[in-house]
Amino acid sequence: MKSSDKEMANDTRSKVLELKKIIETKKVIKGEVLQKQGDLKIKSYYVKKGLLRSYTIDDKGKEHIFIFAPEGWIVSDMESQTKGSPAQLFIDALEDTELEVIEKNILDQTSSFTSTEQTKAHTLNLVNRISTLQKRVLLLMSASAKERYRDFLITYPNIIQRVPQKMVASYLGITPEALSKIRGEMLK
Amino acid sequence: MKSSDKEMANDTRSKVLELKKIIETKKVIKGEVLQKQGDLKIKSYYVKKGLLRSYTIDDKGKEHIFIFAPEGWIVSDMESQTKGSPAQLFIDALEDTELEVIEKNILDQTSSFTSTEQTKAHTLNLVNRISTLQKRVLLLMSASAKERYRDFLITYPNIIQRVPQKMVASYLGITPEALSKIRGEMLK
DNA sequence: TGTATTTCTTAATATAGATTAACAAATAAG
DNA sequence: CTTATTTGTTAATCTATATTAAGAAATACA
Repeated sequence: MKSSDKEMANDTRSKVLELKKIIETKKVIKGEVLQKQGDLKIKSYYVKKGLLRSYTIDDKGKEHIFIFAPEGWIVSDMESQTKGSPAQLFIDALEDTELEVIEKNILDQTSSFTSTEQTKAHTLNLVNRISTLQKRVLLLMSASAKERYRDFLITYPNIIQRVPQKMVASYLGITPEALSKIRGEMLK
Repeated sequence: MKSSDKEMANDTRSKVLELKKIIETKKVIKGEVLQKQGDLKIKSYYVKKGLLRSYTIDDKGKEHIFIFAPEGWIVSDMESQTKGSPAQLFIDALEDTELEVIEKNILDQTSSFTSTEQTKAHTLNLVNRISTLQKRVLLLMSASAKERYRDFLITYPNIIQRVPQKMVASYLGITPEALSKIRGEMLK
């Protein structure tokens, strides 16, 4: 399912990019922080090469990864950007990454749409996000950690080799210890 | 946050409705099922009055409520409708409900957009859904059942009186017994 | 290359929430 | 109105995952 999303992202890439009047290409190195919780000038990022993630830090100081964004993906704190409220998410680079900065928020972007195709491409993009999130909510509500890990392996086959296990755990909503145990059990 | 979404929904209502060439208004009684898992002809529903819900049933036969949709909300199994795949969600009426049936899927709707305002209204609608889901994912990953219940009370202040407690539990991803216990603790 | 730091594993213990069960309260139905 | 059904409560027990801790392995760093 994520693989199909990725194809979508690639399909629609050119159309999505068309509308960014001001395209700033940027290179960031591993570990570089693009956005902090509380930031006010919020941008979106299109990943050309590399890997970004967005995450929150809760009251107990624990990180929770919201998404991994490999090549072809867009990371954005959509709620904050649309409402003009402070960023809820951190965004940083898990690998050296080449990206394009999208300054305009998505609502303002609609004003520059010149074709139905553009509108459709953007809508498809949003619908894909909703689909992904819907699936994630349902999994979080109904599946065990092991089931969610199995789903993760299928959905993001290429991410597992690129990030430390503790980040996969953080994405799944479990501790690194729990994930280690699950992996141990799955080997048998 | 949900209250602001609701305002949004009301704000954009007229614009959203503008594009439905074929508007079928329908009344359903409490308990009536509008969509079953596996259905192929998938529609969306705009709630004029009453209350709908969408939910899944997992392998163990357990229900998980995905959303409550009171007045001004749209319920749709967006992924299935967009991809043309079978419905993942059940949709039924928790109260006698007056609704409008939206036949076209959202991508086809974009073709009929005649103004930037319409595009913007629809985009805002999608962004609001994403915001709501983002918040839900982060809560499911990082907050205890009690914290999620507290959030629910604030976010959906009007739903609590309209649905049985076991459905609130199902929305929160916990058992009715666990919710009962939490409520007991919160009274002190 | 060698040392420091981070990540992973394993195990013991703790805990939130699930399960089961039995009953009370509320609601629906005849 | 009366009974049947659904919903909510309480409590005992069970289980998945968290927490803590310590050592091993891998990675980054100097």
